[in-house]
Amino acid sequence: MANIRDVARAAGVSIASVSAVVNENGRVGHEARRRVLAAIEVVGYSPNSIARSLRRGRSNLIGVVVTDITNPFSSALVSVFEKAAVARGYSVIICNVDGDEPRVCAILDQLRGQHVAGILLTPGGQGEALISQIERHPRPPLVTFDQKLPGLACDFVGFDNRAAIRLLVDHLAGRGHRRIALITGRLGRWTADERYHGFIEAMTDAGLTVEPELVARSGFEGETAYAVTATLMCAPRPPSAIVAANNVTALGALQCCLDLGLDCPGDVSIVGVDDVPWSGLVRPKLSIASHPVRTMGEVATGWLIERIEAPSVSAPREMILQPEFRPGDSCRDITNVV
Amino acid sequence: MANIRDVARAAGVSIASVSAVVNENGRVGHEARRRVLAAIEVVGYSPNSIARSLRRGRSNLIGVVVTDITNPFSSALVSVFEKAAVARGYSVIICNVDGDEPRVCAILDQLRGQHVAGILLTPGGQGEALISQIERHPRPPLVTFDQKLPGLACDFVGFDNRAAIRLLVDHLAGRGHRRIALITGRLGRWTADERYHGFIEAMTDAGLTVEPELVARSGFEGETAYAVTATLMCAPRPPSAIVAANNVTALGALQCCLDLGLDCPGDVSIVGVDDVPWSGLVRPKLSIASHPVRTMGEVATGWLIERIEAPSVSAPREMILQPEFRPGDSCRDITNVV
DNA sequence: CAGGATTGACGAAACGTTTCAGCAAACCTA
DNA sequence: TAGGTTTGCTGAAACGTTTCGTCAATCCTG
Repeated sequence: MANIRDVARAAGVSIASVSAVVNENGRVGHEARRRVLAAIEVVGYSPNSIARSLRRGRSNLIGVVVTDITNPFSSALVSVFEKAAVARGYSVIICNVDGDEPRVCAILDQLRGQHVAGILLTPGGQGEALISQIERHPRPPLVTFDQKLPGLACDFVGFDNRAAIRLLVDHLAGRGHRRIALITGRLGRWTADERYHGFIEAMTDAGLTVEPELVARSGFEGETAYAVTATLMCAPRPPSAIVAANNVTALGALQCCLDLGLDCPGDVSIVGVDDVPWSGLVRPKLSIASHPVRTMGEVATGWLIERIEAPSVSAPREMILQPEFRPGDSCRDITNVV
Repeated sequence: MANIRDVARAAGVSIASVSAVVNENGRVGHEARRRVLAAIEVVGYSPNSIARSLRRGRSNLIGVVVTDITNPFSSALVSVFEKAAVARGYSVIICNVDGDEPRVCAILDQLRGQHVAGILLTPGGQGEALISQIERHPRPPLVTFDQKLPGLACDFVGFDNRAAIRLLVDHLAGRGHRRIALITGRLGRWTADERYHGFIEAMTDAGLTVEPELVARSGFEGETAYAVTATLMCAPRPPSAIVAANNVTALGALQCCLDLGLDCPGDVSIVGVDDVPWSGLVRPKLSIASHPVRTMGEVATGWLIERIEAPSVSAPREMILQPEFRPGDSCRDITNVV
C-alpha cells in the first residue's frame, strides 16, 4: 500500500509537506498543495492510521464496555454510540463483559494498551477494585453510563432509578394494590440498589408496608427472574402485583405467570422498568417506566468526545434522565381488599 | 507509561531480550527471563499494541460489519463473535451500516486504513460495486456472513434459506392451507432472493399455485411488514396463512393482524424464519424455521482467525447451515376448503 | 532601502515495537 | 584438540507518521 513517501516522491515535495496537506495544518503553498492532492489520487494513498496513532500517542478508537450486548438496552446504546462516534471520525471497539469485576479490569487494561482515545463504561460489578484500578493508572477520558460508580470522579450519564420505581408503585397503589412484590436486580450494583431503595421509599410514602417475603432477589436475566417469580406466586399469599426491576426480568416474570396458568392482569399485575423494542407484541402489553437509552447514549457520546478533543480538566459532570410512565394492559384495579 | 526500554534498563538486558520474553519466541536464558519478568512487574509494563501493530504491519483488530445492530440477529452474532475473538487475543471493531452499498464501501476503506487483521462482513446491498471495490485493492482476510455476494471468492457462512421456507410451506400445506401469502425481504439481496425462490419451488412441489397478489414485498423492518400485511389482509380474498421472510417481519405481520382484530391462528396462520430470544412471550407463539446464528457465528469466527493466522491461500470455503422447524401456536388446520 | 516579520518548504528526530544479522561463549564430535 | 554447531544475547534498522527547528525567499514598514 502506498505510503506518504510515495506521495512525496510523486509530487516532488517533502513528506512534511504531504503531511501538512493531509492534516490541513501547517503552511503549504497553492501549487504544492495541488501537486500533493494529485499525487495522492494517482498513487492511491490513504494514511496509515496505526503509524499516525503511534506518533500522536493515541488512536482514533473508542472503547465501549457493556455487560451484555444481547440485551436490547445495550444494543440500543451501541447503536447510538457507534453512529455518533463514526460521524466524528472515531471507530468503536466493543467489549462485552459478563459482569464480573476482574474481567472489567482486564478489559480496561487492554484498552489502555490499545491507547484508545476514550472509554464509555457501563460498569457492572461492585466497583471497589474497579475504581482503584481506574484511579491507579493514568487513563484516557472516561464516561460512565447507567451504572454509577460512587466515589469515582468522572462524567456520568444515568437514569433516575428511584423515580422510575416510584412511578410504578404509585400507579399500582393508585389502582388499589396493597400486596406489591419487587423483583430486584443483583444488589450491590448502583442501579439495583437505587431501585430497591426507591421501592421502599415509594411504598412507605404510599402508606403500604413492605413485606420481606415479597422482595425477591434475582439477577438481570430472564431465567432467574422466572425462578423467583415462581416462588413468589406459589407462596400461600401471593402478591397482587409485581414490580420488576428491568426489562428482561419483567418479561421473565410475565412468562412465569403465564406458564403457571395465571392470568395477567386478572390474577396478577406486572409492571417493569425499561422499554423494549418489540414490547407491542408481548401480550398483555406491559405497563412500564421508560428508560430513555437513546437520549442517554447521545449525551454520553457528546461528553466523551468533548473530553477527548478538549482535554481541559473541568469538573466531572452528571446527568440524570427522568422516566416516563407508559401504561399497558398488564394492571388491573383492585376494588375489594384482599 | 512504561515502555520496553524502561524494562530493559531495569532488568539490565537489551530491549531485544525483553521483546523475546514478552512474545515467547527467540532464545532467552533462564536467568535473563527471570529478571525481565521481575522488571515488568516492577515498572508496570504493558506492551504498546500500536507500536506492535505498526511494526508487524497489521493490528490485532477485527472489523465486524453488520447492517443493524439492534436486530437481535446481529447482536447475537456480535456477541458470539466478540467472545471468540477476544479469547484469541483480538479486539472487535463494530461497524453499523444502514444497508446502502456506498456506506459499506467507505467502511471497508476505513477498515483497510486501520490495517485490521480481518473482516467479518454481513453485506447488505446488491453487491456489484462492493465486489469490485473489494477486489480492486489487496485486502485483509475476509469472511462473508449470512448474505452471500455471488461471484466473490471468499469464505462464506450462510443458511439454507430455501430449505427454511420449504419447511414452513410444507407445514402449512400439510395442515390444509392453500392460499398462502409470502412477505419477502427486499429483493436483490441474496437471502431475500433465495427465500423467494424457495417459496415458489415449495409451493409448486406441494401442488399449490402461487398467486401474485399474495406475494408482498417488504423491507426487513417490522414497520414495512406491518403495512404490507394490512394490504394483504384487507383484500377481498385474504390468505389463510402468511409466510414471513424473517424474524422482524413475522412480528410486524402478527402485530398488524392483531391490530386488525383478526385472530391468529383462528383467522390467519403466521409462520416465520428465524428465532428471537423473547419468542416465548409473543402470543401466540410463532411457528418458525430456526436460524442457527450462534453456530454460524462460531464457524465464521474460526474460519476468519484461521485465515488470519495461517494465511496460506487455500480455496474459499462455504458452509450452509440447515434450519429446523419449531412448532408454535400460530397455525391451525384448515379442514374445509375455503 | 535596511531590517524585521512572514511564508513556504524541508530534513531529521522522534513514537515503541519486532526482527535480523552478528558475535562471543559454551558445547559437541571425531 | 580442532572444527563446527548451538546457545544466549545484543545493536541497529526498520514500520509510517507528525512535528520541531532551520533556512531561504518574499513581504512589509518606516
